Amino acid sequence: MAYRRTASVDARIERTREAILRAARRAVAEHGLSGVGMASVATDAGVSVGTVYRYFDHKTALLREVVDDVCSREIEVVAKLAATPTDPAERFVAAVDGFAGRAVASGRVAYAVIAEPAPAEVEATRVRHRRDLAAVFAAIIADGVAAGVFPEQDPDIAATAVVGAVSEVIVGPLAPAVRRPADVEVVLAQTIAIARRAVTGHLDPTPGGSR
Amino acid sequence: MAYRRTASVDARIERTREAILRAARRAVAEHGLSGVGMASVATDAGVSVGTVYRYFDHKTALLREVVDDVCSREIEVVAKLAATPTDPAERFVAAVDGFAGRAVASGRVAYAVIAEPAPAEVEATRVRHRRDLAAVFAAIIADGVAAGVFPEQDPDIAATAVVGAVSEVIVGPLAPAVRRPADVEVVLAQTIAIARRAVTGHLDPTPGGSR
DNA sequence: CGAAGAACTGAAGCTAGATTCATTTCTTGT
DNA sequence: ACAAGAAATGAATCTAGCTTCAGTTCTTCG
Repeated sequence: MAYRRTASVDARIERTREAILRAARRAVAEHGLSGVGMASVATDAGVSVGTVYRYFDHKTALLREVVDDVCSREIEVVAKLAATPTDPAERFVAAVDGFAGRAVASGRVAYAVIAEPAPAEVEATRVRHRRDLAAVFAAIIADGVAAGVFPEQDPDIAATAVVGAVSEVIVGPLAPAVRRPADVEVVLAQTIAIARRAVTGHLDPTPGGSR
Repeated sequence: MAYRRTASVDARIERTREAILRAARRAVAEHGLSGVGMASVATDAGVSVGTVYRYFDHKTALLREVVDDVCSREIEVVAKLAATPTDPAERFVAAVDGFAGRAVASGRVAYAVIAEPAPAEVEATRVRHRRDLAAVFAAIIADGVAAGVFPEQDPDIAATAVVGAVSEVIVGPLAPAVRRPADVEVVLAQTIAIARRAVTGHLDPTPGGSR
């Protein structure tokens, strides 16, 4: 016995693992899930292909972890916003704002992990997270309906529609326009206004009665 | 000179071309754009691989034509629905209903041509069509806003959101549920209701004033 | 320093699937 | 029936990208 893994090696290994994940996230951000190549991830992370395989069994395992990381973080943030003890309409707006704002800021990543189809195994993870995200919205909507401040509606369907609407606006055909920083605010404001009208039935930002 | 292409050959060639396109559409419907294989398309169309290449330069060219066909037809139908000379709210509902209803009925094709990422060249076609579709909605919305019957809003953004919301509901995580025929009506009705509230600001199907 | 055990390397192997093309089969006009 | 021109065939080729693994380098400890 002349070798035992020591703290400094552990640290390096951890750093390498992070570097690989960071490179993979960057690749996803730039080319989408399907545009990630093991070779370029390796180069980008400053290691060899073989090393990537030492840390992740398959390409799929790597992608799964990227999706898992990004989604968990996003959903957690949105869920936190949705948990504030104000009335449903405000919570809903806060959640939409959080989701949309972060999606814009994150560039293509958000799209890739929320919307882009992927190999079966990754897809499963992705769908699970997407459902979780929609569930956050659905919970708020259900509250609002129960409290009688939102019009009668199916919370799951409404939540799904909201997720779709926001994703489309952020990553869809308008995306290039959204990149112009000056327009970001406008697009976000419009998107929130639309979602609010759809779900709360209120025309104005300030809730209270019916309109 | 002992051979000149005759009408019967022309007809056969046309039939073969159609058979290939039909096979490709079927493949897209079953496995998505990325699941289309030249070999299986050939087999399915009852010709050899080489023949497929006689009719289409690349796989990409084949896919482009499939996307083109399907999208044009869909958009045309929706545009027609949107052109009826009734008031904006009714036209909007008709258009959403048409789009969503046909998307549900078409199964996976709709998803593939509306949402699925694809090689650059195909992507360009797909994005163009998606923009066209959104434009149909945007025109109605602009009319409604101009007439003062819809709340103030950016028609392009609103239209994009509507397309996203509908696509997500139809092809997203809820899709499996949508397949149960009993639920289709419910999902469609809910989707339309949400879109109506979002765009028209009216809670009720019957327009007139503000609510 | 030397041996033992890990970790790293990157060229080679493998695979799936698109694409080609020499050969064969069909069509037509004499 | 035959020659000429098209069209169809499908096995062979090519290619991109994941995956492996024999050899090399690094770490640790006696």
